[in-house]
Amino acid sequence: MSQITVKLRHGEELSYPAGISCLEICREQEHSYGGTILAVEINGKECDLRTVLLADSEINFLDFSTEQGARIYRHSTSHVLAQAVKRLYPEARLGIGPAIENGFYYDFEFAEPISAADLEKIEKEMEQVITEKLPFKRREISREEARALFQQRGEPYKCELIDELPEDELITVYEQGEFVDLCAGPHLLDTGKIGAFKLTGLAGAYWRGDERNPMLQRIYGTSFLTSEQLAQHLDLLAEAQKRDHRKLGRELDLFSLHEEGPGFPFFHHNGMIIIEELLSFWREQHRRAGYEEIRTPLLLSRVLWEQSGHWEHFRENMYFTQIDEQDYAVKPMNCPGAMLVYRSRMHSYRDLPRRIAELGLVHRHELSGTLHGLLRVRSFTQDDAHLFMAPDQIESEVAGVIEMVDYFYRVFGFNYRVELSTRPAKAMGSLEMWNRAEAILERVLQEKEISYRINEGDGAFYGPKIDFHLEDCLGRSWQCSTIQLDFQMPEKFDLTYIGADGQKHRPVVIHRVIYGAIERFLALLIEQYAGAFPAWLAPQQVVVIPITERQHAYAADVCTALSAVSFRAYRDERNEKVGYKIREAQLKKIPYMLIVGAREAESNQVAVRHREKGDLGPWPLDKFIAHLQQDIVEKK
RNA sequence: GCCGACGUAGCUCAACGGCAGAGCAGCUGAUUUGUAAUCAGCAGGUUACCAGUUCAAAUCUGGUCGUCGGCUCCA
Repeated sequence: MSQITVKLRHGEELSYPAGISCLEICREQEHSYGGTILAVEINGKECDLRTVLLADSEINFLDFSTEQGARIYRHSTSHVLAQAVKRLYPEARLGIGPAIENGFYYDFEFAEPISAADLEKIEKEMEQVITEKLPFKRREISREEARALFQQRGEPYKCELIDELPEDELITVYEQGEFVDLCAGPHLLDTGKIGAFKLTGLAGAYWRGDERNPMLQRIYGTSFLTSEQLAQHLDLLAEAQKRDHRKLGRELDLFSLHEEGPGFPFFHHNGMIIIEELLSFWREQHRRAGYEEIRTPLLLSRVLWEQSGHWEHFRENMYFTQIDEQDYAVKPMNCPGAMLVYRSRMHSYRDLPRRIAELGLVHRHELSGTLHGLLRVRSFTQDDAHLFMAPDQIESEVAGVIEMVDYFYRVFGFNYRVELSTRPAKAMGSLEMWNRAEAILERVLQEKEISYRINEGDGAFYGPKIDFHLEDCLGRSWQCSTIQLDFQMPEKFDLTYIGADGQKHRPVVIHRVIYGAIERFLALLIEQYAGAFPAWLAPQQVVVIPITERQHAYAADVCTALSAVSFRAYRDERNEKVGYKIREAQLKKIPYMLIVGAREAESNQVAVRHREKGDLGPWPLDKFIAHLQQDIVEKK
């Protein structure tokens, strides 16, 4: 038998007889892998460990610490789930069962819908499957054979998948005991390799993500090598939930939501302070960047919305009313208002670009099932702006906005992800225009060396956009900033400017938001800081805590001095022990506590305690004022 | 909108066909306190809402509304 050369990841080259399996190589090399290998990558392709090598190959063993290894491990767990479900509910039909970030799911169609209580029973059966140590057996079969197999097993969804596989696609099935699944693999050696798992949720999911298709039941789960790792993961999730903006919003008295207005948030004084600080920072930056600010009405005539195209393309999301028997709409976007402002006078090419900003409150009828705290609401304030420019100014204006977004997000310490959203099904305007606009956005992203992912068909109806996404405490992604290129509105509103040639020309518009929606941004900010806002945003920056009644007068003086320099300070004169007041201030996440007793009152000092750094000792009041001012300036 | 779950005092939760309860918060009083909870007392409820079953419903059934986790959709 001929020899082949197998190159391992770390460069080592070994000689083996052709036909050796990766599993054999792995066992031979066990000392360096310690028996934790789950699968293997052969010449860059993920494969089962049982795969045999017939020619020279480069191989890379995968364990759970690699992203691929974990994904394969969890994908195999999803097959165990499907097997357990089929044992308990033979009439259940299989959908798909991939690994996802931190876990896996499998979709089923049950004859009778199951409920969350049934998951326990399914978990028990999964444990049984794991105990049986059933080998995952890969089999390549023909399309006809595959079709016959799944038809005979009563799996219409699998048949649909087979029918849609490309002509030349190799079809493989994986078998474990009595269970067979259409699957490209790879998988673990056997079901016994799964150490610890948990089913974490049950939800509806449309077959193939299309709401016209039947809704299947999706079972979510996760798995790890050991039960300790699993427990740690679940702890982490529980920990993350403590940062949930809905919980902190109530605890810190920032906002509330009421049945009387689902999706219409109520902001309390504390929440308003944060919002006002965000807006004043925003206004400062925008003035610096050459923006003007306007405000346009909430209600505008139906005629306007017909002109803008919203009537045709956005009607299901709009609220309507009547005034003097005429139809009016509550604005779902600010753009038409800005168009009217631009059109209210003549423009020279010298005026361009004109950057018109508006903190506009918009209302949209979102589906009831999508509402989510402040992250998905029905009325929100966009920190909007419409940039009117000559065509040759597009790239520099888009670049300028990208830089602004990056600056803002860095101030708050956000990591963001960029997407380029392209032409949707319900688009306005010609294909050429769309291609041109998409190409421009793509070019700017490439020039700025920003990594992005294409989000096919997700553009606005009037143009493609660059979207910036942030993550909430549970890792769910939310679109915040967006930059949209629009050749349509200037056309619809017949916008013009006079060029150097004395002729009328058509300007181009960029719609953009930085925070996105103030409500959503605030929610993400609450979670980002876990409610412990930096001093510049904190609703209360300082609490003065007198130790006994005898220091009340001094505490009042201190408080007055702090208010005089515009700090948000209050004093806690309740008849309680110091420990009690400190504990409460800690829970309210107030940055600084100033404890004043007899010693401080005598020496005109304050004992400074920081919410994270603890007791900082006695300071002269002036030193504290300078220190907090510095925190505020640096936005720490 | 769709699938599943949930809705009890301001908050966190108990009672699961037989008188609706606890802790924290609130109020009153005592205590004058030195870096994460002083003690005692008082008050607080149409058990989301509307029907129904029952001698009796927070509890069982149906509907409505809302919330949560997803799907779809979007800032």
